[in-house]
Amino acid sequence: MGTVSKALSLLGFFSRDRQEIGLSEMTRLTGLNKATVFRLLTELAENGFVEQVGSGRAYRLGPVFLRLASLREAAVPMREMAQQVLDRLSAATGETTHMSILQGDQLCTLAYSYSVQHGTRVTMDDAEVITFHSTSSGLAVLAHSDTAFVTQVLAQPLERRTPMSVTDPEVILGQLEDVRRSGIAENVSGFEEDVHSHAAPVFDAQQRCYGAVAVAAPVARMSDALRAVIRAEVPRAALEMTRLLGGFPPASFKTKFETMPGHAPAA
Amino acid sequence: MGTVSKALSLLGFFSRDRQEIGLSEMTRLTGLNKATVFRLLTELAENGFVEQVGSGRAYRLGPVFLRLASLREAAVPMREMAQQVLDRLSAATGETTHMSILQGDQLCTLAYSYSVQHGTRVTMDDAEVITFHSTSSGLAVLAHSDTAFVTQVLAQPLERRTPMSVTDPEVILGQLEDVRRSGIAENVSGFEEDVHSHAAPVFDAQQRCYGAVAVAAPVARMSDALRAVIRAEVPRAALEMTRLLGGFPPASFKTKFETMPGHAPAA
DNA sequence: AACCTTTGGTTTGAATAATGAACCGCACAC
DNA sequence: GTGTGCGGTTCATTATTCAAACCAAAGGTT
Repeated sequence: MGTVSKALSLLGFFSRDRQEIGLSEMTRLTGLNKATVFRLLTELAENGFVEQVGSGRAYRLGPVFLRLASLREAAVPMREMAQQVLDRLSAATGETTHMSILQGDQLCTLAYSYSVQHGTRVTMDDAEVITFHSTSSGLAVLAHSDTAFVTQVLAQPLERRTPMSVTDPEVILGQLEDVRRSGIAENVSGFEEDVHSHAAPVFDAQQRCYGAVAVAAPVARMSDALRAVIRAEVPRAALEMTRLLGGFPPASFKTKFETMPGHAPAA
Repeated sequence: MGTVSKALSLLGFFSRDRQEIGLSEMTRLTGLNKATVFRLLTELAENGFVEQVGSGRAYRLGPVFLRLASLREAAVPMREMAQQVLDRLSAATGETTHMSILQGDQLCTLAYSYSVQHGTRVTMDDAEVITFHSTSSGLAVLAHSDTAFVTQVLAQPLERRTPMSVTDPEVILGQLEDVRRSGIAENVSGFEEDVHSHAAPVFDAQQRCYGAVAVAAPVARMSDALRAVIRAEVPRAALEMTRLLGGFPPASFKTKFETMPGHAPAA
């Protein structure tokens, strides 16, 4: 791994729960040398990628990201497009919808949309990193990724987020088969309690799966009728997203689902 | 300059007008070796900081910035706070308002707000880099920066954006004196034609000036009455911004303006 | 007050990575 | 077919990283 990758990996440790990180903590997290981490952080700070919080010594993300995110969105209005699709999907299903995309070997939330139809809803965090093994989005992506990536993900320790989380790699591999067969991933309370979610994959121009569109409903509200609506709408939205972002599904996926009327998969 | 700084400086060349940059172009822009630039870009790409556009070989900013900008905004809701202040300032003045902040040695637009009061208005670009010498915001920041930075900025070639642009360093130094005396920077048609702008400085917790709040009106609409309103409101908004973002003005600035009723400066 | 631990930051030669000039294959223009 | 510019690659030289110390300061405990 090169110097730049090391420096950039530092940034990956910031999260919603870890907005400020000290030098020592960072050395522990990265496993790099303290002197190196210090130099990297100093260099990042010189360029505005991190900054030291007022009084103390801890580092946090710098202001350049506001500018660079603006420019990224100007070049590729991914988030804006995702928002439109999700808003429609939320309206159609009456539930919370979200889209997640692969960033390196992490899956994070790109955008989400709430429905005003019900008083209760599943709530989302912006830019949250979600697990592969215990979310419908994660399973949807894994099911359409190459086996090398799948084995790499499943080889790592799989967090038991809730009592309902499935953490046995063998069982998960079986689930992926189902996902490929139906075109839809489903998960109940694996990531957050009382959340029943469905997801469908989104592909890029090289026909690689790099994200998923999902609908998340409270378990209590999941009925046969709602489930039917979601299973009809999620693949439609995912395909629309794929098209909007300039990608298209691989032949294997396309022939199975896309040629059907309304793109609805067999239940 | 270290490896990381070189890599990060590459990102600085992307802009609204330059969303995609090829390898050769990048080597020319940076002055670095082509092999080095290639390696840096490859490493940036591995981490999602740049990506290669579908068919060709040109690079553009990657998707990680959406995530990191979200996290930055979660840690320091600068943009959100700025938006609130600007919305009020636009309502009070009936004109377009914006805030710009220093990023390294560049001044870029952080946020802006339009007023619905008039059919015509000055329009803004998101994340635009603006010049120091031909904008009121730039002059406001320079006027409250240390002389080393001012001489560095004025030593570089000063672009003549419009026929009205002032590009003589001596004249600009004189303008800065006026800005310090009045607490407000003013510029007519220096950056864009037919735009009359006023700006006031924003300070951080170390009492360093790192940005400015500005009101930009069409030249044709600038009356004595409007000018009086703007010169009353801009410093007020700038001070509010300073406070909101956890900073405070240096003693020299504070004693001159802040102790006055309504924080309005002497005309 | 004395002691211990942890923090951010700095210094050292041996190991490891980055650098720069030349080079390759390719497309396109003439 | 020859010249030019492109993205990408090679390899000896050169700069950076590593590990293991160290320092000063802050906070906690006794």
